[in-house]
Amino acid sequence: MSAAAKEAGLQLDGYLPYRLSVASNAVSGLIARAYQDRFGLTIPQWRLVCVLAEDGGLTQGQLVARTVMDKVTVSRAAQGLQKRALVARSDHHADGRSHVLALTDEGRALHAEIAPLALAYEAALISGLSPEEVALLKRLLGRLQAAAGQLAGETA
Amino acid sequence: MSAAAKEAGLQLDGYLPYRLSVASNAVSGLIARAYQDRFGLTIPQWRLVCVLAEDGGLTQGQLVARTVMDKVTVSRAAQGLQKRALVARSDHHADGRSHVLALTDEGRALHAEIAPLALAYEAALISGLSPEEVALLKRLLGRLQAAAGQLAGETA
DNA sequence: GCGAACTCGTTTCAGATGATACGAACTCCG
DNA sequence: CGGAGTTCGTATCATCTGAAACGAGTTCGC
Repeated sequence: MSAAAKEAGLQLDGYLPYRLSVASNAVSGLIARAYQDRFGLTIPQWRLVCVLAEDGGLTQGQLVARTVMDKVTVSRAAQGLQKRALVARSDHHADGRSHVLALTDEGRALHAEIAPLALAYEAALISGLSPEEVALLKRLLGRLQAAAGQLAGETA
Repeated sequence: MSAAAKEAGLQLDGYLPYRLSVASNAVSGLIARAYQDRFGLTIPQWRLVCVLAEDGGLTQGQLVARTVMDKVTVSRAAQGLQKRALVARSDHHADGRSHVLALTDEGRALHAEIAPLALAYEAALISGLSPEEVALLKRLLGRLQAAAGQLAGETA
């Protein structure tokens, strides 16, 4: 009774979007739990901390672009971080609507504490893969993302 | 000001869990919109249809295992499909708690209609990749998923 | 047999998500 | 100036998600 589907060439196990989703959920769930349990950070919050550690002094709009998250998500994550005094907001010098976000000393300290853990998780995940395989994987993921974006744009 | 982060070796852009999540969201979003708009199916519903087309006559517990989804998600997806008469439930011959799900003729027809679209999306996404690259990608995704599962189990 | 412990599936509830609407501030022109 | 149109960020709402509680059915041990 499964013969028909096999002829059709569509099996869920081999379907790339499915495989991608399952793998991503497994990894995200693992990481999310780790950050939540140990530092009380959500993934959006962690992303902001990470980007602000790389380049401080960004507006929320810039953070939206850098993190590929919704502006509502960024807004809420920023509020949470501000409440915990991990980021500071200062008025934008030239635009009264906008605020400039940067890590506080406390925020920087937290980032310094989490970063090794984050890298350890990544290392554990890719253990057993060669550096070439990892590089290729990242390149392929980028391609998929770009292709999806283009297709979404065409349909819209 | 970004020097410190670069020394630390942690940049969001190159962080694999981030890349994986972004790529997966882009692809899932695209697919979800397509199924929703054209057939009124959610992704969980589509997964059930797909698995039931491969192997009909499964219980929800078996579907949970095959689709890597929560039992609550499967329950709701099954209800939705039943309301639209795309799947039929019959009592399990040996277990009164359990029901056996199978596609109706209508469900099979819908599957036959969607499958080509699903394959076309996959083909569009991987256009530009060689078959070897696609095979490797799937293998690597499987490895990541397995590694994440193992790490989650260890921590629990 | 018969009660304790377990499993299947549903319901309920709290938290997260993103589309939409909105207020405030800015830009552009006439 | 001053009003139309745009952009930044927030608030609201409808939806989705999974953890936990639950009722019904089954299995096991005595």
